Amino acid sequence: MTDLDRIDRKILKALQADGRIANVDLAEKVGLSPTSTGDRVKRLLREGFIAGYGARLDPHRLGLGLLVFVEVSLDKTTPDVFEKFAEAVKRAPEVLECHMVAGGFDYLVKTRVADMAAYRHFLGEILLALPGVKETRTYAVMEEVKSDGMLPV
Amino acid sequence: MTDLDRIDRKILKALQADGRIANVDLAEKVGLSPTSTGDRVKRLLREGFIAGYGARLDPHRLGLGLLVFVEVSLDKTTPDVFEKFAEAVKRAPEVLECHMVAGGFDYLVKTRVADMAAYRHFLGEILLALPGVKETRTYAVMEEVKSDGMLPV
DNA sequence: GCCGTCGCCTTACTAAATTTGGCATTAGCA
DNA sequence: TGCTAATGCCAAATTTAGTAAGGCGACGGC
Repeated sequence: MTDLDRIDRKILKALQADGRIANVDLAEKVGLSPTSTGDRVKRLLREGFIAGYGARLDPHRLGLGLLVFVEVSLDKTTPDVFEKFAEAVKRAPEVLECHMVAGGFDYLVKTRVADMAAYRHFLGEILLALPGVKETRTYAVMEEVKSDGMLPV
Repeated sequence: MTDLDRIDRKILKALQADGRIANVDLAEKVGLSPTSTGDRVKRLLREGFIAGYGARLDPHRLGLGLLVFVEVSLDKTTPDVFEKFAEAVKRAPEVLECHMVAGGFDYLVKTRVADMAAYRHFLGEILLALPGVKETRTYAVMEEVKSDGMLPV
């Protein structure tokens, strides 16, 4: 129920790289009949290994040329700051990811915006406007060395 | 050639959320005929707005329960450190993302591993073994507040 | 030794994507 | 004005892919 064989892994790898690969092509790639391959894909979905499918959009093509990471520290004297912050962040479309971390600060935020002007606006009007935000440190990305986010299957 | 109308954005949004939606369903959702919708999707692909499709795998289901960010500082006295580091990072399957940033350190690395033991191994045997790595700061993620990475279309 | 389950296969059927052709609108131009 | 080309859309027909049904062989429990 939880362990995958060699073919399952090949399927996951292929689907992660190309979520729209035709079942017959996938079947040939993994060395199984289309029916069996389809059954396995359905099983991998049902058992939660595959959470869904999505189109990969090109941020630069969409005018989102600037990738920025922000370290956020919260004022922990006020109650509910964490919940409030988390809720606000979920609503902000500029925020692609937000993680609560253990270490020198509280949240690591990944955001994509058009340019520095847009980031300035986001930082000043949205992030710093949130109650409880004590301190932020901004790291603009100069080069995306690796950004596919492919899981090792 | 570069600007999208309301329907294009609806298509991108829908495909980003569900890359395998049937063309007829997508057509109904955006209010166009299946043929026109298909034409638009093909155009969005051709013009690079859609970079590709992929299955979203569940890292926890795959035994990758620990998400870690690492800030890496390089020893800039040696030449080629940046290139060498970038190449090595591209080869490491544990590394999901790696960005060169402007600020207090050089690279921000996002990695997923099974647990702390696996991270220790990755840090000691792989990251710190790379030539030119001067200093690292590790931030283990305690809670993934937002991690879909959906672009605002 | 028998029966149930599992994984896989082939065949047949159904549903989807793609292609073709046609219509209306718009823009450029003599 | 009248002609042409380009664009965006649609419906119908064709092709292609997904899905369901049924059968075969291997394995394990009883």
